[in-house]
Amino acid sequence: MVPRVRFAPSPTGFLHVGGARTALFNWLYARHTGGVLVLRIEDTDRERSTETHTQVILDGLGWLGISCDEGPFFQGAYGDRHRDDAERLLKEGKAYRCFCTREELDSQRARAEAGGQAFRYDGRCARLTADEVAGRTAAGEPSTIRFRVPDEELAWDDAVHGRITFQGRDLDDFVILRSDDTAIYNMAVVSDDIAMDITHVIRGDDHISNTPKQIALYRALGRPLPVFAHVPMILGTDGKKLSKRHGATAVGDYQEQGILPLAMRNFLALLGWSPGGDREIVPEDEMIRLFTLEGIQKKAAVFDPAKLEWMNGEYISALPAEELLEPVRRRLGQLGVGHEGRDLRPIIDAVKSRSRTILEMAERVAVRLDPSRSTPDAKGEALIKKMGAAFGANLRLVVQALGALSPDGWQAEPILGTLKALAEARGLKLGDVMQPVRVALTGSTVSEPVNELLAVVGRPRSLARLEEMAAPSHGESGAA
RNA sequence: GGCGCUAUCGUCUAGGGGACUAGGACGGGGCCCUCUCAAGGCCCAAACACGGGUUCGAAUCCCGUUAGCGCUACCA
Repeated sequence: MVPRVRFAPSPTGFLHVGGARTALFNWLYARHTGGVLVLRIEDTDRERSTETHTQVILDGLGWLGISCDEGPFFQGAYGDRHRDDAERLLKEGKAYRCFCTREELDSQRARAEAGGQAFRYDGRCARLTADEVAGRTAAGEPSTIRFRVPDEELAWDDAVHGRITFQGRDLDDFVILRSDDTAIYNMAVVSDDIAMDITHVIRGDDHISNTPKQIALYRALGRPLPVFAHVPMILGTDGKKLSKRHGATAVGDYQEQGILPLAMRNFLALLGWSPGGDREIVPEDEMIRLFTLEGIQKKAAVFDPAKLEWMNGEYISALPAEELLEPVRRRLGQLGVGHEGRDLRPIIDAVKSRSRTILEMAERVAVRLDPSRSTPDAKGEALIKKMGAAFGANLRLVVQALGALSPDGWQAEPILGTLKALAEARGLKLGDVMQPVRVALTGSTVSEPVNELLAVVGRPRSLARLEEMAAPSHGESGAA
């Protein structure tokens, strides 16, 4: 039998990194085993579910390269089956009608809590006679259906945690069908997982305490249990549950920040799962080959943006410029930087190994497209100030020397030869020639080798910018 | 409060009774390379929560303690 797994998000918010990772683990498991991944949108909370959120979730999964084999199915479409299952349990005496109102329950709960006691449903409606139930129903009194939790051991061998055991007596009889005839989460999930032949339930470990209830429902419905695998939560840097306070938590945020989907997926996979050994950058086929539920960590993991950025940088460096073209173009568009008729690839090659995000890379590309848009940063200003008159003077020497190069000769190698010869002839340290050029062209004291920078920027723009920056206002008179 | 889950460097982790002087990666620090940075190379600081067992031997198995987290709804 092929494994059938599912990812079942509620469209009540954006695709959270925790949800994305749960989806990823399901996907990896399906691909590893040759199984099927079903996508089920749990939209039964009409109040909070929106179509926009559904679309965002679908987009996020697509962006990460997580492909589903079946669905999306919408849980809201299966209300009749949920109700039928609940009523079947009622008919078989495994559940009962409860006429307690929400108000009564709430006040009982409040009273219990005020007294420092745990609230337990007292099961009063479980003791109603058939006549009483018929009478109150006929009188139009609203009621829910409550599941009679059996007093027995509710245990399973969790694929990541091992044996987990609950006792039925510790659980309240819980509502499975609301007074408006819609199913409560645990009922809907079990009904759907059964109907969809789900064999492995891989989900967040905040569902561990729902599992005994669901197991009881499976038993009552006479169906075999799936394998449960509860994956740990993802925490913020402060060790608290990841939330808005931690900044970016939705996968869309990372897309915005210039993170590549492959890097995001690699990073997420290694958060709570390890292929064993010392592997960090794991290509897709390897990831699929090595993935096992047993390799999943039991402990919650802290989401470390610094490591994500490092990994993203690794992916950027390894990718050919060709594949970086699209994201960079998109970002340049956002920045309002035109690049018609320019070949971006050599520029991307020049900056990619020094960039950790697409955003960083696009900004550097923009400056190389048009150096006049650069402004000296703090270190750049410091260099200008420190060199004083020599800054402009050396730039003028450079302009003079490089001006002798023909447009055809404007290549990295001849440029380097020219600059070295200049330094030697004038008795200057190479750095005193190179650094002013670097600052003039990029505003920064950090870049690819200066000769490559000049080659990438091109002859006319380079010479124009160097002359501009050689003007007295940038040199001897100090910063403006 | 009850029930449950978890516990190795700051962070992600390797580790399944002896190969542990506890390994790798991110981040931090230093050196080399060098026109700067990145990369690369070399090096440094940094952890088995605590207490009891079991065993010839425990990071690893058991029990407690502590701490963190989750659930305890006519939410999902």
